[in-house]
Amino acid sequence: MPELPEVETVRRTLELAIGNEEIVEVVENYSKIITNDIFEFKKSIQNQKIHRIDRMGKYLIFILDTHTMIIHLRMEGKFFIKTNEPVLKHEHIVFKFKSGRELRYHDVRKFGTITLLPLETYLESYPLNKLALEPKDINIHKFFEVLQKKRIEIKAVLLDQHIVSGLGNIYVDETLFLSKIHPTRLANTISLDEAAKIIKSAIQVLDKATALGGTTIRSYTSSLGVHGRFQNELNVHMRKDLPCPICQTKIIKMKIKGRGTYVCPSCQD
DNA sequence: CCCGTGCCCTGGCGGC
DNA sequence: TGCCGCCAGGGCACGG
Repeated sequence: MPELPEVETVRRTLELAIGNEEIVEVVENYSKIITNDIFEFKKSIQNQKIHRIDRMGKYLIFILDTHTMIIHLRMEGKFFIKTNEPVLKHEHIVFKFKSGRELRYHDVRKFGTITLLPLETYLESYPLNKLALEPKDINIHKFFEVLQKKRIEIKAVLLDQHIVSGLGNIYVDETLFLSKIHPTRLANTISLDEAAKIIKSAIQVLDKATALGGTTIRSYTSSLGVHGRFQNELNVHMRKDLPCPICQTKIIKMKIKGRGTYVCPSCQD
């Protein structure tokens, strides 16, 4: 489940690998990934050069000549670069370059999305126009004001990309552990100091994970040969029944908003 | 507006 | 060994 650190790792790798490539053709084997009309998409993207790859929250943004391609990997989306190899079952979209190389979008669950938007308006268009700032850019006082109006669990708030972007299930669990706050605490009971602690912890977790190339939990394949190393640094996530690194209490697993959630019942309250 | 639920998908796994 | 049914979850549509 790529979150900010994994998406940033993919962004860096892709920019080095395919910056300056020119797209000559797109072949779709499962067109629902592309949210535009497929005919319009193919027409607009033809002969566009990849100038730069940006990222906002969990979205990758390919900067082309006149358009941008906004990509969300959702649960299992990943990219591979290949030349003259048979197309595999889950390689749904193939971008063919002038050089002969191909960028292939691979996604077993088919949850990912690719959207082409004009360069002039993409920031003001859906989906980026709805996206909140990342933890490093969040204003604590504004964040605290939002929390005070929310009568839902703090974990649900941190997963909401319209409130703060970049965090997903893994890094919310880790952020709340560092903050010593229980994920079921209602948002409107969080104090200003605690709100500040949450943002500070989120920045710390995301920075460290990004430096380590993200987290690789499902290791059967990795995008572009990138293996993250943050899984070795996880304090609570995926550690049910293992001892808390601070107090040795057994980590418990619970469900919040349908998400598997890991908590130290002693450190977090 | 606010919040909860169901849906999209398929491989992997537990149970028998 | 094989098959069935359920689980994983980010973000959105929908409904109360």
